[in-house]
Amino acid sequence: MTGTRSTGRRERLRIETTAEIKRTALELMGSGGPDAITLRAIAREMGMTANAIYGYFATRDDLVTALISDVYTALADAVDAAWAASAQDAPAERIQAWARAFRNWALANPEGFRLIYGDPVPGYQAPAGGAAPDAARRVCVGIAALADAAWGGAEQAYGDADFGWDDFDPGLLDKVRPAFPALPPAGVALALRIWGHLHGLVTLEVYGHLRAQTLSPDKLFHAELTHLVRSLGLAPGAPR
Amino acid sequence: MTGTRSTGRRERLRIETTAEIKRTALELMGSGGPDAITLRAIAREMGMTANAIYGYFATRDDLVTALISDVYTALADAVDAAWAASAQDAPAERIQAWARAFRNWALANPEGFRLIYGDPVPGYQAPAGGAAPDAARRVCVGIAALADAAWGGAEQAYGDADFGWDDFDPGLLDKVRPAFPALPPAGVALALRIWGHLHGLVTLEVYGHLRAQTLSPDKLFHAELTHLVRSLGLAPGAPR
DNA sequence: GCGAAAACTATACGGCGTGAAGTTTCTGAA
DNA sequence: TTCAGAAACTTCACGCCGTATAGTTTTCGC
Repeated sequence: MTGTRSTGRRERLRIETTAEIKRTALELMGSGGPDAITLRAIAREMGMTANAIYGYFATRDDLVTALISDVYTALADAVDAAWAASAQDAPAERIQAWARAFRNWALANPEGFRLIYGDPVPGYQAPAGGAAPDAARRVCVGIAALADAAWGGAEQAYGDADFGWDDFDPGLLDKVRPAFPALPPAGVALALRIWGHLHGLVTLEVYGHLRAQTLSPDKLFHAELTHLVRSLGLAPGAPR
Repeated sequence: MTGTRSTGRRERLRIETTAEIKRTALELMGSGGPDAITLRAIAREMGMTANAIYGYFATRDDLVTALISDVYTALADAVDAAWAASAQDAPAERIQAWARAFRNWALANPEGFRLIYGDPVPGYQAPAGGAAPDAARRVCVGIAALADAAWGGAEQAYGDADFGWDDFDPGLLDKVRPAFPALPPAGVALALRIWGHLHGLVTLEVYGHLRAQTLSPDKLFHAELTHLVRSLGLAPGAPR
């Protein structure tokens, strides 16, 4: 009768307000870009004083950090879901599904994409640890899954460079090696190379640099994706 | 005795001051990131009032636009020079030289790179025309030269996608088609694909996303570059 | 019912871009 | 040589921002 018992009313309100602050910040970002995330604007929107937000986030950067974590997690969820939803025995289609999910998410959430991968907000400096690096790592592990799925056919084209385990961040390897024991260092390198490859096309498109040159970035991306899959020794799956 | 006659003393001072403002802005950016570009800081550094800058740039965005033009032109100069300095009859080495110049410039001028390709400064929105798009186009034309040089061997791997001239911006084609008459639409697409490909790796590295995962982004880049050259049907040249 | 803690407001400071108005300095012609 | 006018620059002002400090209200646990 008195609502949830496990968490007090106060705590519940606190959680709700925290969520509302973040939601409002994301709305502002969506309509006015990353610079629209100002404590005062958020407070105005919520009918409170700017300083009240300090009860929830110690500083504006902390809020931005929380937003990045949330947004990055959403991206990781999206690509992981696309990967999980694709047929396990069709590596080419899985990779294409992953890449399309990455690009589609970026195009659907351009402000979020800039928040994650660009200069998010004036003067913001990412903290060392936290949830955002975790999400980044999740994305990397996701790409490692791509590399692992394709390694059989890709080894010939990508296995010649002499990578060693000490070329990579231990924190990444802690996640990758147990998950993909058969993947050698060059395979991890392949994962990062794929990431960079796709990232570049998507970044240019999201930031508008590509749109100034071509009218069909979509075609460009899919051509390059098909090429990548072939390059990995796989037969490209059906488009779309 | 009275100095240059073609331009008055006043005009000369004006040009010098304009240059000093831009130089100071670039210094501030170099030491404090793109957000350090504030009219007040520049003025402080130069011993004037912030409003005095309004005599030279109508608004802060105009100053940023001018900086982007300058920096973008410097990048275009750097890659063009590397291209011109490499042997004309060794397309693989030319491409590698171009790509290395691109990456090296980005790593040497990370702040400039973010200024060009990132969210440069809070709220800044690029104007439609001007020198910056020209420099961007110059870079694109430079990559088109790569594609043109490699098209003979690359056509097999990159020529299947059905691109037409109407997939591209007319302004780009105005520059590219006269310079490379033999290059078909798919070749122009290849240029943009190469651009995106390299851009991604460099962007991740400059923004620190890659460094969180690998300790040798250099190795990664060169492995990918070698792969790219091979993929273009060329034999990679000597490293470094 | 009450004391403490949590949530929130009020006020203030320095920094930002920028507009309006005033002041100094230079220039070119009478 | 003088002097109007333009150019360069300063001063003052406004409203924005993040945020520190202090004070006020609301709510919870006993």
